[in-house]
Amino acid sequence: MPMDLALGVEDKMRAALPDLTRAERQVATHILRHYPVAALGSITALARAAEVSTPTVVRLCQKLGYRGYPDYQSALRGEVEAMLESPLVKHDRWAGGAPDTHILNRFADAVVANLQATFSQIDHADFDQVAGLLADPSRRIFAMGGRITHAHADYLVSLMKVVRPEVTLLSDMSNTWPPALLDMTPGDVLVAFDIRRYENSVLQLVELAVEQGAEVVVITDRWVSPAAAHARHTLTAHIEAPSAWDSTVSILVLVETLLAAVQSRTWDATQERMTRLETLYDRSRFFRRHR
Amino acid sequence: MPMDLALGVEDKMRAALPDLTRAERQVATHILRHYPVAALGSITALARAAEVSTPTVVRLCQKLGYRGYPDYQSALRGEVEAMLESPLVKHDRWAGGAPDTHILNRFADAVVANLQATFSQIDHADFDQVAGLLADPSRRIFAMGGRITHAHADYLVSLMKVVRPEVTLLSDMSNTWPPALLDMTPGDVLVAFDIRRYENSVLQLVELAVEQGAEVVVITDRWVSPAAAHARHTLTAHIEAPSAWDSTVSILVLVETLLAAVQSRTWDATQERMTRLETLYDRSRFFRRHR
DNA sequence: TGCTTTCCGAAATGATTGTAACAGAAATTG
DNA sequence: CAATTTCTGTTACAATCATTTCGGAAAGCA
Repeated sequence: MPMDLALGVEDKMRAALPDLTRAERQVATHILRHYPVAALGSITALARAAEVSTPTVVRLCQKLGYRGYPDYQSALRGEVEAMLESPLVKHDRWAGGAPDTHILNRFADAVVANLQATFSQIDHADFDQVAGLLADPSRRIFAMGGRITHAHADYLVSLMKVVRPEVTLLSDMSNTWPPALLDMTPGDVLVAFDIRRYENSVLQLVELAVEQGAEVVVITDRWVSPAAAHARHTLTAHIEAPSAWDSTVSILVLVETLLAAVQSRTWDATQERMTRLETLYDRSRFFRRHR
Repeated sequence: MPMDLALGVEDKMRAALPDLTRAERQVATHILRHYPVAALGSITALARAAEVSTPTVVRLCQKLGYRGYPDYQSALRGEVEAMLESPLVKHDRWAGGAPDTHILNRFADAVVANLQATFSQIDHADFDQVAGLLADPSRRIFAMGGRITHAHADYLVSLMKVVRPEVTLLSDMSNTWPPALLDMTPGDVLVAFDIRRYENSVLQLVELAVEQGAEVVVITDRWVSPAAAHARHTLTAHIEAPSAWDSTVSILVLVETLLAAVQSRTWDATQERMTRLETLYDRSRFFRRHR
């Protein structure tokens, strides 16, 4: 009994590829190259696009084990449905049987939805401006987060420090603020993370920073932190999750994308800096070489 | 001049929904409910599934601004192509025109690919066991990360502390270890984050913890940290990114999913704990109420 | 080279599709 | 309640589609 029935259409085609004739393979590779949209239309269109005759397409379908082109096509539509339904976790469809109930899959779905919502909403120009601010060596960078987002501020700072100097993490202990604020001059940049429930400490620091003439970038959720009122730029992220808390994944993605953008803008300076850092780390014997 | 031409098919349908007749709306909602696969087949199949006549479908298509069903369908196929090509960034197709070259989109694509790879590879049973360990109130939890992953360990600890007691972050300053190790008894759990380049300090701590009889969970990248050799459980994540560094997004997703799993396992105890924490925060006036 | 086998597309055919025209039903209006 | 408009399905028909048939081209073999 052939196992093919359980396989996806794509795999089946790939597997059959060696046993096909020249024209048939021409069709198959064309479909695979534009999978699966190429085979969603009529057989005529597909044949013309693949530069073969329609009977060839029919023969291919039958060779793959389908009754004809419509049969093949409906199998393909089923595949499309599966691909579209959940971008991730396509593998668990057969393993679990039940509609994805495992927390891993539910969470993954939520995360992807958040990313989708977040990224379709971000204004590219705005993002670029923020990246420009952070890449400007004449500005000092400060970052702070709330109870939950403190880790993200930490992450931003520790990686940004590799790219450029003058990056400071402001802890949420407010006694560390005054000295930092003392150094803050007009043009400096404060990146403030604040998601619900919005914290007074963040708002206060933002207000103080604005008074010092700093450019404030607020990264918040879609209900928008009150601190955003004072901010020059606001980046909003979607954070819904099937749990008691929110998911800050899209915030991390924003941070990493900002880092990548800054790094690419300052590549010359960064590169030299990074290699220097590497040798320092090597010499301090903290790292083990990856074989 | 109607802006409809630039809109996606789905949006267009939703927008037109109020202006449709009963039978037309029946078709439209059916399509939207099973979007877009329902309308990828023949008009006859669609009409039967939506329980209307075929001319109704035709009239709907024309009302939406298409010349007929085939025209509508080909527009739909274009949409499918876009959806499949990149799960995110559906919005930039018309804004940019050029093939998505903006760092936001490239990064988003990479992240989704990482999530896909990570989640299709995780063993659910293994994951559940880790969640079980972390949810066990009789075990103490310790966490540590490397230079980059320190923020993730921090995040795990600060949120886990809400759910349960006895959670400790081990900083990467090794002078904080001995007192922690002193408390570590057989059965306790150490969660160690270690991605390339793998750090000696993590490896050392893991070895020490194993000697104390602790259960070690290593969260690493797909090249697998040497520390994993000593671990009871290993969760691997994909971290490739279009930048000079890696993207730790999938690691954060793992962390958050673990948190969600633990929280749902200990919901009774957690809930009481969380409400207590809320009142404490309220009383300390650190937060501003979200209106 | 001749013979066979395999492969491929033009042509023919039946089936299905998508659409226009029409007519009855339903809703709306005066 | 009749008149009118709007909506919807049945019917009919042209267009397209998918498939089978068949002849010739290409490749393999003696």
